[in-house]
Amino acid sequence: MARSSRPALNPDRVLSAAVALADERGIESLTMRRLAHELGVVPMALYKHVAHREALLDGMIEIVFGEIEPPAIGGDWKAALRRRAVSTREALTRHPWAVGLMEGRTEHGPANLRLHDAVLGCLRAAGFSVEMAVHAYSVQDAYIYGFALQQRDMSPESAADFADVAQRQMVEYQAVLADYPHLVEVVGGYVAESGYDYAAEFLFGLDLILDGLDRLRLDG
Amino acid sequence: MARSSRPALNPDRVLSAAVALADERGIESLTMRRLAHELGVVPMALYKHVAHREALLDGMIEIVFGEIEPPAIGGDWKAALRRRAVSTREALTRHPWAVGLMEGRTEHGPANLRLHDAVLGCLRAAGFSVEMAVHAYSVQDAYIYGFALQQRDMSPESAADFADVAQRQMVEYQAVLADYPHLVEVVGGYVAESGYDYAAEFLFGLDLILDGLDRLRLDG
DNA sequence: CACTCTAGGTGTACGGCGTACACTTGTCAA
DNA sequence: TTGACAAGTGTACGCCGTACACCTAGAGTG
Repeated sequence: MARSSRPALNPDRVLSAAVALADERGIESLTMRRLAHELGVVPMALYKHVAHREALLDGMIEIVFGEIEPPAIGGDWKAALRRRAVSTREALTRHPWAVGLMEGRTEHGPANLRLHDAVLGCLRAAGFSVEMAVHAYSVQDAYIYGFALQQRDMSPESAADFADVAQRQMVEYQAVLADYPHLVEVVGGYVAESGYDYAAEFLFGLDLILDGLDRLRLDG
Repeated sequence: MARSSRPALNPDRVLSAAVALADERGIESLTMRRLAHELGVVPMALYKHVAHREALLDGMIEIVFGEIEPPAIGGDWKAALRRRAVSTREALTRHPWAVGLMEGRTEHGPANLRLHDAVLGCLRAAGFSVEMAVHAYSVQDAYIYGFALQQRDMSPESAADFADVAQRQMVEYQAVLADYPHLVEVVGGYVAESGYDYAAEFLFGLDLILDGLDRLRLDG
């Protein structure tokens, strides 16, 4: 029954088509109907391969987790965790739709569990107490996902819309700009000139956190 | 035309009803139709007071920003920013639906702008260079919103579902648990016993970051 | 070989969503 | 008294996820 010309569907093909569609068109464009259309198939055909939309998202998230490089356990913990953080930000930059979906899943796939385990193992091997490992994990992940969240929300559309938005708000801007002098100085001045390098900005906060953790490593 | 018994609709009443509904039933339950029903009105009536659903969300976000205590400029900067961070987390705990919506808006209300301006002003008054103020802002907000994101996603539903999920996954757990020894030690051991205090956990990372910034204050 | 079983693709239909558009109706200014 | 206008209504459209019944090509079995 496979339409002879088409390569035949399976869960993996559905999943990667879904990831590709979300990457290219945004998560709000990922509907079962559009995904089916993309695969040259009728919407209901998808349900032979994924239970429902939510399960589709679970699988997509697991793909993203699979792209994150787990830290080595037992070596230079700071370098390992730094690489893992950078790797996570890169994955979330490739797949911005994943931010805000990854943390909340009730289904934890093996890639997810493997990564969590490796980070905790890395921290324990570095000499962090169990209690401190929890703290360290918490602060790192909050920062990483929070940064990715900010980047997603400020990043491309806002940059594209910038001229439009700026123009539309210019009239009221002129009126109220005096109320926000520091915003003017920092955003209107510095950022407008020097720009905003996400990768560099990310490393600033990351190193601040890792250095802070290093100092506390043997206290907990 | 106001249905004589009802207090008459206006944008503020619509907005606070929307916030209340999202708080109580979750953002996915906030549909124009349900909100209208809640207000004893037909769905289309809402459109006399808000342009569309997206504008409704803009207004709701502005309410949340209004609940965040802006830092005082010129006093003890660390204490002021600490309070602001705590105040932000509290607002996002009251309104979990706001996480992930606040950063991305293209419409910036006065409460939003005022808060941003105050934080930047506080940093500048503390002696941070413009460049360092950007870094400092970035790392703080990434952490704050990231923490709120994690809290939202782990927090109440997952806690409620915990028994269910644990039970359902127990059978495969037994099989694969050996693959994740550190997860077992930290989550199965420490966390299961000592629990997880969000407020305390938040302060750990927050103070780590603020102390780190203090050290860098005059370098940039 | 004939036969059944079944995995995978189809078509139809339902209830819910946001909202465009045309309408009624209560209020008040002139 | 009138007539304009703001606020609420009713209907309808095109999306969405997905339940359910159906078809059909090919693999497995006697």
